[in-house]
Amino acid sequence: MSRPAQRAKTAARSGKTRPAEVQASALRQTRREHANETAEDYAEAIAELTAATGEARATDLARRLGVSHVTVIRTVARLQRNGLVTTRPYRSIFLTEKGTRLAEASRQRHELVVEMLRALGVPEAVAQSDAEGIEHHVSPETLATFQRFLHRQAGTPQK
Amino acid sequence: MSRPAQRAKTAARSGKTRPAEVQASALRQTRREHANETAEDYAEAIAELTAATGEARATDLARRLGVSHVTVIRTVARLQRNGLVTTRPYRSIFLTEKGTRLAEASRQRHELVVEMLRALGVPEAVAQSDAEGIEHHVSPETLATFQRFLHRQAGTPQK
DNA sequence: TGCAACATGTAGCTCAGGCTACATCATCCG
DNA sequence: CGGATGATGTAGCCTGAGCTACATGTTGCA
Ligand SMILES: [Mn+2]
Ligand SMILES: [Mn+2]
Ligand SMILES: [Mn+2]
Ligand SMILES: [Mn+2]
Repeated sequence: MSRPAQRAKTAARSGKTRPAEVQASALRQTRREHANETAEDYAEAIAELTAATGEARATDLARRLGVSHVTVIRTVARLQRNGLVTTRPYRSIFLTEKGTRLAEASRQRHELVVEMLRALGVPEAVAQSDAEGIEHHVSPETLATFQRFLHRQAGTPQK
Repeated sequence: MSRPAQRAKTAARSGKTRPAEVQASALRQTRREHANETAEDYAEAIAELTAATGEARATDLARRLGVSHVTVIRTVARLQRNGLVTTRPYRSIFLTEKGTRLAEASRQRHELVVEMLRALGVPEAVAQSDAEGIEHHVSPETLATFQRFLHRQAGTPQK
């Protein structure tokens, strides 16, 4: 239990351990993604509700997102501050231009992740559930890779 | 802008929109996974540091996790409350039995996710970064599917 | 041996995202 | 046409996770 102090830094680079900096920046990236996650899920849900029923109301969002209506109202207020939605007291919620773009991108990414999981053999229900978390951590490069993979699959006459 | 009230519920089930309940439970699952995420990443990092340098100190963890040492100290205190680590003031941090099991499971899952991404053609660096977020949202079923896929790949004499 | 340098700890703040309990608003329908 | 009912909003609470600034411990080495 002696104290190696900065000796440790030197010892660390002998193994096959990832460099601290590499891991740190991956974790920072993950935290950034989490910060956008709520906005992405709300935008997607608002777009779906609007398409399906003509409008998105706080109560419907609460049911669909699995949170209380209070949480929805507070979160929607933040999304409005950030320019993603507009809403007036006692009225429904609408996506702005920016919000619509976010919703569309999120929907596409969501679907692609689900398709990818299914293509690998993950059962439908599990794919739906896992995708809801995974989608927010798929970089554009990985997304492009998924797309290539799926196209190749589709084009290849599989036995 | 009339008010359909519960009329909406009926209208919703006409489209191909996911049922609200299904999406709600997927999102609840994702939130549960986020609640374990910090513990998993810390356990993994503590195990790595211990293996590489013989001990895990708060400062090293802070560097590796990309947060301040204060955050590490507070989080480690919580992990101790939850029985994952032991630590004494001004001393290094050790995993308990339970913590060791969590670290090992997390490590395996992390590696499998990276391998899966690489197998699909995602560049190494991107795979490392994306995996850091994705790993926490991969269910046991999906993990098993990944494993089968990778074994099949390895066993198949690819051209 | 003593102290400078580094590690660890504490105080106190911010923000996101949950919640319950209660208050107010809007509207459908009897 | 006036409630009852359901939707929306407010007050006030909690926890996790981050931070800076400052205080205190530890120890290697001059
Ligand atoms: Mn999601
Ligand atoms: Mn989604
Ligand atoms: Mn996540
Ligand atoms: Mn991770």
